[in-house]
Amino acid sequence: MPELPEVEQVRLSLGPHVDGKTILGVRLDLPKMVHYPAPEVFAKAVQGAQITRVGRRGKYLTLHLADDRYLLVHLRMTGALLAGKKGDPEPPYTRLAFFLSGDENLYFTDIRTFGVVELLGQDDKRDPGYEALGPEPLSPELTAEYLRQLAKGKSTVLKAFLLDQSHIAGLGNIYADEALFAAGIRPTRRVNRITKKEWQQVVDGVNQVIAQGLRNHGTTFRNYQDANGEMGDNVKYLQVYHRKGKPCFRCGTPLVQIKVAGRGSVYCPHCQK
DNA sequence: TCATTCACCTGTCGGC
DNA sequence: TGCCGACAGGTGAATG
Ligand SMILES: [Zn+2]
Repeated sequence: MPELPEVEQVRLSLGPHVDGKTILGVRLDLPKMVHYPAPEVFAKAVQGAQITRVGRRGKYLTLHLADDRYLLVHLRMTGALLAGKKGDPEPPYTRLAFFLSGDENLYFTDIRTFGVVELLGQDDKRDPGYEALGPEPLSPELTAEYLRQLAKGKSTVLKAFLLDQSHIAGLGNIYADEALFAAGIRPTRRVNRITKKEWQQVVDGVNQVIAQGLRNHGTTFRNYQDANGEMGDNVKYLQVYHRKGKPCFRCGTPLVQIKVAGRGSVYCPHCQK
């Protein structure tokens, strides 16, 4: 259930295991996770390809190949990319296995099986979600003015607006709630009634919580792990997520949980306006 | 066209 | 203890 900081940590931890390695072959235990091309075609097409580097955009990982093609990977809710020594038992819930040159393999594990992989060419605009991604947190493109313009004429609630990956790339349920707490704004506020000053608070809140998540190698609640099977430490620093009924760290008021945009959302009724 | 809800899966937890 | 619904770091399709 990785969001930007978790996916970035996977990218960082995966690189040393796969950079320069050749894909000798694959085993597709759950072919439906291969969205493009058809699984049989995919299996043949990646054989012999050399991985040059691992990239990330929003919650997507890109494994670039020497011939300018790339594997586009989305971990969705419970996906993980794990490196494992040849000869060691494969990790549980392995759905796709990539057999590499060298002494390790790469396993795409996924309890809920929502994860996706595609093999794309450099100019393949085939994944609409990937193509539509908005600016990254912590980038100069993410400004109060950008968000204010984008929200003009929209009637959505702020949290749904933040979760839309075409607005900002990489926010998910945890960091959206945390960013809203940092910004002092309720998840239910209509975006067309957010002031210029508040949009700046949103930008600052998003950047702050994402930077903290990155520093702590992500948030592990239940399943998330990086390519080495390491957990993230950020859970200790969460202010509101999963703290329904507990006292606000800032004011002591019990935190409230409601459903917004179909997701559990926790906020402080005193600190967030 | 836009906003909201549902469906995709598997596992876990709380209430009865 | 056992069952059963609600829920879980996400996202596109279906629906209104
Ligand atoms: Zn408070």
